[in-house]
Amino acid sequence: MNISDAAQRAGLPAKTIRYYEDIGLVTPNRDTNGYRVFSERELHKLTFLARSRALGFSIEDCRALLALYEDQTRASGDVKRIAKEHLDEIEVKISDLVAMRDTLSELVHACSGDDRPDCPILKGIEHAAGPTKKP
Amino acid sequence: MNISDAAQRAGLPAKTIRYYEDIGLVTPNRDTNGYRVFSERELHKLTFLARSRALGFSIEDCRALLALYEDQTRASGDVKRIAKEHLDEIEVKISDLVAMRDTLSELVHACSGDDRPDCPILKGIEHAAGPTKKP
DNA sequence: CTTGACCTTCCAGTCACTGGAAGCCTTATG
DNA sequence: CATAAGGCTTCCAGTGACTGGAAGGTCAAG
Repeated sequence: MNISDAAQRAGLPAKTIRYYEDIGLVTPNRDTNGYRVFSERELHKLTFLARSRALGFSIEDCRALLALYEDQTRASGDVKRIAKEHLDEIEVKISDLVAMRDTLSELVHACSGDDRPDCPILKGIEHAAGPTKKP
Repeated sequence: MNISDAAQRAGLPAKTIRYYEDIGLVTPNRDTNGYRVFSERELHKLTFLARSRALGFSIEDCRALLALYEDQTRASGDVKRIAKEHLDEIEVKISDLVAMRDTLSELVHACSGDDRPDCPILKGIEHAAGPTKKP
């Protein structure tokens, strides 16, 4: 299987697959003409990567998860720890974003949005509480 | 006022302020020794930037908002349009993250997290629905 | 006069790709 | 058999918004 078929089946751009090879996440064989050849096993890995990335795992997390995925003697506790840490990060991101949304939503609703210069949004930003953490 | 005082008062790292000068968001004067000197006006701009960044606006949005902030003849509609677009993006991010969290949370709870290799998280990633959008 | 805390510039690295150029390889058509 | 279209290759550069660090100038205190 050539790269574009693998890309299609895994749901990843071909560029991304080449990048994943560069950083050692997959190791497709090469045809005599130099083309990458993807086995079912490599395709499985790509699919696994696409899905774990879609769940927001970092590349390094994906690397660790992939190693565990391939290790039949793994401890599920190792997987769970990675997933739990990521879950906690997601929770933090969600609450940061919800706080942003709530503030911004209030400001947007307070603004008439017409031709006049008076603007509760700008005033709100000017007088908002100082930044407490980075988004 | 020197950069570290400005940084303290605006709630931004000095490095970030230098970066903001590089990209033309602020234009502090210079003392005879080459040190940056921040006026109250520049400090206000920095504070405005810190707060709009904390609300998740991109640098380019901040640039536009800052221009409107300084333009006494602005139309509040221009501000509102930028804010509304950003608000919509935040909503999308929140629902993406909530979807991730829900999936991941289920998987984490289903995993015993012990020494055995059997792992619902890895199985879940393997069999999850394909990625629909990028986080 | 030296120490230490400032300040300056510039370069490189982060993360996870993405775009584009230049150039082979393969397949279909005239 | 020549050519054109499309797929494949590598390599280089850029994204956003900083952040770290090196090398060196400046300043106030002791």
